[in-house]
Amino acid sequence: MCKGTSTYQPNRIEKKWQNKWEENKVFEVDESVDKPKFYALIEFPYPSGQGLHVGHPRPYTALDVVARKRRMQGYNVLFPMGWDAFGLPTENYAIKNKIHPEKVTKDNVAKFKAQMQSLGFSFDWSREVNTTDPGYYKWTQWIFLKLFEKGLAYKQEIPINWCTSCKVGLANEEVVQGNCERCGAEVMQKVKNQWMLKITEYADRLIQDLDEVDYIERVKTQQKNWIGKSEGVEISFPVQGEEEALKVFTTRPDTLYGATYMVISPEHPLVSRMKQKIQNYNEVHEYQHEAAKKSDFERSEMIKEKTGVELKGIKAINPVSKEEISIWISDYVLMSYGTGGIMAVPGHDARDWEFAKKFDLPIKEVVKGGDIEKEAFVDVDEGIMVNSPLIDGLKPKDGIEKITSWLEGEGLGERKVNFKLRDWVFSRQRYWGEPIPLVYCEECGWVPVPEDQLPVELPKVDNYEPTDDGESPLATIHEWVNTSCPKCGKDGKRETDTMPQWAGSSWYFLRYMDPHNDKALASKERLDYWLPIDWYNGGMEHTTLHLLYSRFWHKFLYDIGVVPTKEPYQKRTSHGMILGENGEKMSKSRGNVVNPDEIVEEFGADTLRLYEMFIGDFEKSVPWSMDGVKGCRRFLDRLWKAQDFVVERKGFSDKLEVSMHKTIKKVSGDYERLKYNTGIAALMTLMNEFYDSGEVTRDEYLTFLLLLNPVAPHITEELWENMGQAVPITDQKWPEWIESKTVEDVIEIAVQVNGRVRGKVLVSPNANQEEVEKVVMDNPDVKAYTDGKTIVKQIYVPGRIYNIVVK
RNA sequence: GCGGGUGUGGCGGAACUGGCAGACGCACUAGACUUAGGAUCUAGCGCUCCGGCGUGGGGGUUCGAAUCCCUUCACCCGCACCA
Repeated sequence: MCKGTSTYQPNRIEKKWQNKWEENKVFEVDESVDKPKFYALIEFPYPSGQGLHVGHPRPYTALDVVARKRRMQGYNVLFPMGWDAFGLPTENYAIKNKIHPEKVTKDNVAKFKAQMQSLGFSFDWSREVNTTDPGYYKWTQWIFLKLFEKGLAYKQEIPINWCTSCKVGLANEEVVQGNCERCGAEVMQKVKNQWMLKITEYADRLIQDLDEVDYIERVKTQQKNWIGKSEGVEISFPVQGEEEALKVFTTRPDTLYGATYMVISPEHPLVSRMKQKIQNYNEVHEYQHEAAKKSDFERSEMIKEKTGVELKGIKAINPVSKEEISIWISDYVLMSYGTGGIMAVPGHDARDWEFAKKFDLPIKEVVKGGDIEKEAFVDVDEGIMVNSPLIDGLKPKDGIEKITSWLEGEGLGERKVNFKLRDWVFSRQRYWGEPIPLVYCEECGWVPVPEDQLPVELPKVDNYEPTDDGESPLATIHEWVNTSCPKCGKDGKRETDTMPQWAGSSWYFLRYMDPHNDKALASKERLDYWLPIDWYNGGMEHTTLHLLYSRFWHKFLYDIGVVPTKEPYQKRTSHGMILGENGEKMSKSRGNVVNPDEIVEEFGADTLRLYEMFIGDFEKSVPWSMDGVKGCRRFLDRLWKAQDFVVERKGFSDKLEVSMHKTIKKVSGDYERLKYNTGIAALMTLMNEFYDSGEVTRDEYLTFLLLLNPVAPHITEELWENMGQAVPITDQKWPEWIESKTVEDVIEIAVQVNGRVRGKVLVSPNANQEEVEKVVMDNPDVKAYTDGKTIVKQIYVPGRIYNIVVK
């Protein structure tokens, strides 16, 4: 053992241990061992050109800590990493710099991987996956074909953002305030026939099965609200001179008598159907045109003034009051929700009220309880029905029930469940995505490419710019597009749209289980062994899209017998963002990005890992601080130096015994509860005690190394070796604590008089109230406040506080 | 607008189930060591008129509130083709 001569130099030891782990395949997983399994997963990154920033390692380190700890606790741990590499930025970069996206991806992945390896994560790199690898996307395409076979993929006319000047379809992100991000020209909504996936068919189950999984609460609520299940009634309003009634969905049928006009969305088919009868058709058409420029998001923003146009010349009939009411179009009603039309009840709906005020439409009170002159009265739990002959005098809740039954009886309405969730638009008119493996044949329609011909590989081309008419770049490659129908052998054309990036990330966790399998996306044995994922951590921003999409695919795979579980993830947690030092989101444009390489270079990977775990509440966003990094390095320096005062004695010393057991307990729990910051704080406190004590026993020091190892694996391995122990430390057992030894013999209790702390007393933790009272009443500090007063009440909370109420 | 979340010292944060607010770290101040210090060590560190006051603001429940209730303000994230 060399003592007192060395200083801590991370760059000398980190590479050494990383190499050892790799040579000895320390983190490679073997399914055949007889241990309980633990599958820890973090979201695989999109390998962007900028490389990692310090935000990436936060969740990676967190689950690395858990994975390393679980290995020491005897679990067979799978902790994999891969690349979500299809996507827009790579494609745009490729176009701009004339480098093939495949090459761009390869370079970016290499960069990301080198950076990750320098941080010492315990990933099983032998299971690395890449969504752009044909061996991988073969199975993405295979899943799509299964969805297609089961009727869950269909084509529909859906608007895309269309830049009139660049003549390309734009992603929402590329549209800035209605204009094209690149050229500034106006963006229009252009309708295209696109592939859709019926996620709505799974809406109910996606809500229901949340009960069976252990997700943090905010993820569950956000998913439920995104799916947005609401039960209501679809009511038919007869339109004069029209056979077909106008259907609307409402959750408030009780207010039906108060429906004084109707509003339909600008795209509603009624408009063109009744073109002849609409007297002001030009005005209406103009409005439709303006509305087509806006996205649903812009349209539902309420800050703006309500706009709309009346369809003059046509009227609807309120089915209960029989009143003739006007019909309007307005962009605050969306075609994508419900029936694309609403009955407007200005007295009891805030948006309708605003609209009615603006256009001077009648406002009728049907629920008494508010002042509808001032604002809409929307409360369902208060009030009483009025001006509604069928349900007068009822509470709104009962009114809903009664009128719904009545409407059903009359054939005017039908109970209906509506979801906010919309089907998934699955087509992209882009190059850098998985080709959709379908062929269109004049005779046979859309025909799947046979399974043995998968993958349908992306053709290697020089030009991957979109075409002028909005078709995918693949459409120009005639030798690829033109093929024969797999069914009848006649001429056929391939689908040229590609899949969205979400496709590859919807099932990647399955591939990690069996990444090299060419017979199936993963073998049944492996799927049975590893599913469900025990712990999945990712960003809150993925809660409503990626997390929902992947649950949907998983449920589908369950239905067709491919996977053994209904849900992919048993547990889901979420980390907060790391912000720049100025407290703003880290971004290239803000110039506040911190590159982990610099931190590793200057302070070492262990310091970076430690800092990221110590920086603050794991679930909240937090600004980066260079000073904080220094503090963590200081702690590791102190740990290094502490080896000099290790004494050759077995077991824990009397002085430190309670602290040791307490810390083992605290750290063991905190690593599992996302409380990395307090776990590390406990280790810092213990280190301070080591220094105060001036000596530590060998067992105390070794235990400390074990506890810190998941967070700072390199330095602890090195010190472990310095102590003459067999390496790697990863083969060691996680320390255990003895509950009875976590408590001191004598504890300090605060004594309050009338709720204010006036003194402190020392008592045994097991003392009862009478025993404590004796000590308390003898205490001079307390006496000063109780003498001459009447004691009204005394409360003792064992081990916490003693409160005396005096008068 | 809709949905979700967050507010505690100069800063990041801690506080079990309603029980001593500010653990731990940073910054800062003073001292020691030193040719030197962005190193290390020691001590101090919410505010204060020294009575008290303090967890975004106001009100309430309670012996006792950062924690529960009502109300209000501010900020952050997502909104379906960014990933």
